[in-house]
Amino acid sequence: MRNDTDTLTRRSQPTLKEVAERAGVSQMTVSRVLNSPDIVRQETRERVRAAITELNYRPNLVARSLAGGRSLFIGLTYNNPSSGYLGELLIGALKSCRSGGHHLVVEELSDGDVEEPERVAERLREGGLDGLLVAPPLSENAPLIEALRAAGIPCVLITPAETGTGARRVAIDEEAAAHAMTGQLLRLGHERIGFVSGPDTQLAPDIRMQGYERALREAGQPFRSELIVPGAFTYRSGMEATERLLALEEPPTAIFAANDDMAAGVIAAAHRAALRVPEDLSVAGFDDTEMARTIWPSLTTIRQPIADMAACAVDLLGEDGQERRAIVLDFELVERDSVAPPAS
Amino acid sequence: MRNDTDTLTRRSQPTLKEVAERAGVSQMTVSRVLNSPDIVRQETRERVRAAITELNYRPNLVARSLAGGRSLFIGLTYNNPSSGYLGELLIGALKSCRSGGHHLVVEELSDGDVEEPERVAERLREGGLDGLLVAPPLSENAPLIEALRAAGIPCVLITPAETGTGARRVAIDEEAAAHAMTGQLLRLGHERIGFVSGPDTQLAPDIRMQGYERALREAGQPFRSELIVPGAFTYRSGMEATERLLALEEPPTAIFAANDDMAAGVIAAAHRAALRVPEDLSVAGFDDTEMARTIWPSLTTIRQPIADMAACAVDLLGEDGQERRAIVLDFELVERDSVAPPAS
DNA sequence: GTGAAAGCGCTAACAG
DNA sequence: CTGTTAGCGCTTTCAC
Repeated sequence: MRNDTDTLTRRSQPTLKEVAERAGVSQMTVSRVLNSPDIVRQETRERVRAAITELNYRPNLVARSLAGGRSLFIGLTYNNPSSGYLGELLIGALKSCRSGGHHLVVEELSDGDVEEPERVAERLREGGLDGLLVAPPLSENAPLIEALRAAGIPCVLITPAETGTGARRVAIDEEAAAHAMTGQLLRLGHERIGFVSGPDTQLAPDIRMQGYERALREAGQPFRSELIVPGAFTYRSGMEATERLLALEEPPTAIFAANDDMAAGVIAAAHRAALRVPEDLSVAGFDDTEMARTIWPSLTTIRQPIADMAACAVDLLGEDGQERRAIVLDFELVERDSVAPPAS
Repeated sequence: MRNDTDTLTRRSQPTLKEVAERAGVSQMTVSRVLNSPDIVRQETRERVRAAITELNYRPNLVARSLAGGRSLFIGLTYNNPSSGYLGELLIGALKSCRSGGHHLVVEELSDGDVEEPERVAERLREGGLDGLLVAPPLSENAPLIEALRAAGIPCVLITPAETGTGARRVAIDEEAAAHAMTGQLLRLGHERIGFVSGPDTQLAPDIRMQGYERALREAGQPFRSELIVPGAFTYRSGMEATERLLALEEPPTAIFAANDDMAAGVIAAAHRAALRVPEDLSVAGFDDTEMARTIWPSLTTIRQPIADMAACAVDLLGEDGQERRAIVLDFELVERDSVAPPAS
């Protein structure tokens, strides 16, 4: 029932030295072929490359880190993100860490931690972290970011808003994304589009609402405040907002919720009110969480390239700090089954 | 707007040597205090410990790996898990990797890959991986597991079922979990409990159903085949199954779905049928995905300690292979708002 | 119990 | 363009 496949001892991989011997050059030459091929003569390079292939050599990242003295321990801090979001973030960060020879350390912060920025910063500094990725909504917590900078920990924030802390950041243009989604709804012929906002303790809801409002303005639509209702980024609040919206004298033909959880709540409330989605009511969300694909009908929403964002954040941490202050990636409007033209 | 906090160069941490000098001993002694404290004389040990504290020394994991020659590159393969599941898996694996000085490499397999086990196994072997964690439902794919073993890659599967490949595995007892959930429903007074199964290409649905059936049997309930309906582990299939169940002459007062996505679909269908949950219909799920906490009412379900399972799997990979073949962790029955006693 | 020497696999710094 | 010499921070092996 068991064979030697069970045991886990690092199979001795070929080393630089062996490659060098086989190619008849020094270790350094092989190292150069790997790291800066240009400065090696063509012929030598090819000979080395051949040896590498024959031996199926692959560099030992551990040794490389130690010798190069540039192995970074990068922390990923988060407080309460959805686990789906976190998963994608981890995948992206892990990929980039691997290619850069860095190590990823997950650091979950409790709600209590968030209250004491200095203590947290100190703890992280003592943990020997060389840099930190900060996921939303933690990345909007200015006192914490300030404390981290005061403690001398380089940070890259994942956040749509310039928080004024001067820390580098990566994001998508959420205003533009909300604008695009609203534009899409308008183009389909919707004239009354409800908007469900989010908690005003976060920056994202407002940014998204600005995109919504700009699209309406550009389309020459009058501003109707009764179509904008507050939400809390929760499913339940999406349901409640929808009940209010549907009770209006002239209810909307489409509802754009500032996140997917609320959009799912909108659909649930619509169904309870015996409305069909999208025939009687179109629903759009924001984030493309797993729920967007799961529920029925599946949700038209805005997708952020979360894994890519994390990878960029890791790269940014590895840079000198002078080069780039912020990276803005492209979003994607994902059209699924919850949006259609209004019933005529 | 920028300060030196931005730049990311590894701050020079104190080394073993410095600790040794400060404590007036050799490096070796310090190393021993760290790795096998017992063989160092008490007094020496304390002196070394003091020096470590004063200098805030922390061992360099990279150097340790290189010198020890036991840094493992561990792959985590998956095909189509939910990203929430994957996120938790990654967190657990990452933690355990860090303490063991291992490196985690994520390896997503495409649907095409799954068709060609040998190619995948070869690719992974060439990738220089020392071991592999296989997440469900990939872990139920016997041909793939066989190919991996044939290629000499030690595997640990995360799967509830003994697949006959002889690979080591970690899991919870899903039969017992389903039994516990059904028992809870019975205890509340439900006599007609519907069960929504899953795709018969996977092993989990059947295992869960066995727990359900055993609980009924033990409670002396007659077996009613009309209460068991097939599902596909999707939200939509949960809705459809519910429509069938509610159309029965004597509809159930509770529905136990074999996963959370379907349970969410059950709730949606109940609401469309103007039933209240849990007053008119109790609903239970399995997995405790994010959706279970998100939807309204929140879902009573079975929680697997996914992060712990991943951590165990990593530890298992690091072991000799002789010691433990399988690890079974405890599940948790999470009571939320979707279950109540039946209306009398 | 403790220490000295050697080396893990690689790259940095300097030569040639 | 290429090679030589050190040494990253730690553990291993073998002395004492």
